[in-house]
Amino acid sequence: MHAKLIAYISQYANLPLTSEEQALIVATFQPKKLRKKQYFLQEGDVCKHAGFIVKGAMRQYSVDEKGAEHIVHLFIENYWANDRESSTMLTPSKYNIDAWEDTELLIITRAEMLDLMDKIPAMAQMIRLMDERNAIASQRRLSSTISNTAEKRYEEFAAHHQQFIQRFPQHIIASFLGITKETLSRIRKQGTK
Amino acid sequence: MHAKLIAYISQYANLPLTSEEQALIVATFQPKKLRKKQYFLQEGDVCKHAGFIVKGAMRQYSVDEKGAEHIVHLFIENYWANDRESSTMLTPSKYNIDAWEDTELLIITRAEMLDLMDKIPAMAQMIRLMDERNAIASQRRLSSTISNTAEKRYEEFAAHHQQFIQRFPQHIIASFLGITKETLSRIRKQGTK
DNA sequence: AGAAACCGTTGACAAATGTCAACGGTTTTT
DNA sequence: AAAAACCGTTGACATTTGTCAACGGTTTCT
Repeated sequence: MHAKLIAYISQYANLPLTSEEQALIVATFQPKKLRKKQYFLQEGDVCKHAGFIVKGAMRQYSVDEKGAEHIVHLFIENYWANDRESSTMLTPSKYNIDAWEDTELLIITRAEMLDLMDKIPAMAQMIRLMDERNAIASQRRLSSTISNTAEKRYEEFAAHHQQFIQRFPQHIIASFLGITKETLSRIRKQGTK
Repeated sequence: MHAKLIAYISQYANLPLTSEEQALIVATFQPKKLRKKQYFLQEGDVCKHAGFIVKGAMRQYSVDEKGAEHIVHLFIENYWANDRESSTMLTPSKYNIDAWEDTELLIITRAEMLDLMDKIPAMAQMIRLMDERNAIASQRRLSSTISNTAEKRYEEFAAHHQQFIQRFPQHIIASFLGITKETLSRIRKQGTK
């Protein structure tokens, strides 16, 4: 179960992991299974764990006064599920994270992660790289959101995230893009003409 | 001129800087002055420097096919101006960054920054913290953009960023929020009733 | 001092997107 | 096997936001 994580770290750190380091990683990350619809994090709770997704699909969303869900992140294999604001500030989360498919995770607390980053150079490097990529991806998404029409946003997203399109239903994708499912349905219809 | 940067690093790293470290910082960061409207980065160029703003105000924006500007970031004192995607991937930037007021910067290349992070623990720590904060801020902005109406976005922004409201004209704020200046004008009028 | 550029506002209208209700076809649950 | 929940689509209509043109009051440039 930890093999996928080890491979992930080695790949992104571009550094080999010693067998001691690997043992430490295996000892620290705890396996966790979630059935579809189970919560990984609930609004109001402090986010105690980050989770590396070995298998499955999850979503992160807020719920507004009217009960409508607004999806802020989608996760599949090799993604990290986490509410960073809550876990670093130790404040109650504004978001829910739940499993969209049955999901297998490897979870770790913030303190454990800091410890591992200290002891394992490859881990620190991998995290730095993830932060970098994450910052770039956020920037792109933000830029697309404020600059483009719903149609262009969808096309851009579909072009680069085929995986998500296949595994999440349209109303989830629509919410992720900040539009309603009806609007997305009409955009797609028109796009295929 | 470097004093403000030294103070900034000490504050966010929560570690004192030795005088050798301070000397290294002073030797590495180059002062640069920009007159209002001068470019710090132009679309198509690779972003070679990150700039710490000692004094002044800047904006980062893309220009679409119709010539319309879309403002993705606003910067004032104690902010870092940089196109991360371009500077880390070494790709041509999709953005312009220019001075909105006469501005004084301390600039540094990516290679120099990596070197400083290696040699000065406080620098590495400060950067980590900035990444963290940046990630949280991006998340909030994104969440607000996809969940809220233009009116709520403006109110939220105005409540937390009084400084920007005061120093940038309304059409810049509007673009930053992803709406037109006319819409913002109407929102404000209605909001004061 | 005069000209030009910039800025915010307003009106009339157009376009994009949301809301609500309904439907038929799945898939899931019981 | 029946019932319930889920999913995507469509139509009619409402709301939000954008577009274009114009204006008067700055500020900036020369």
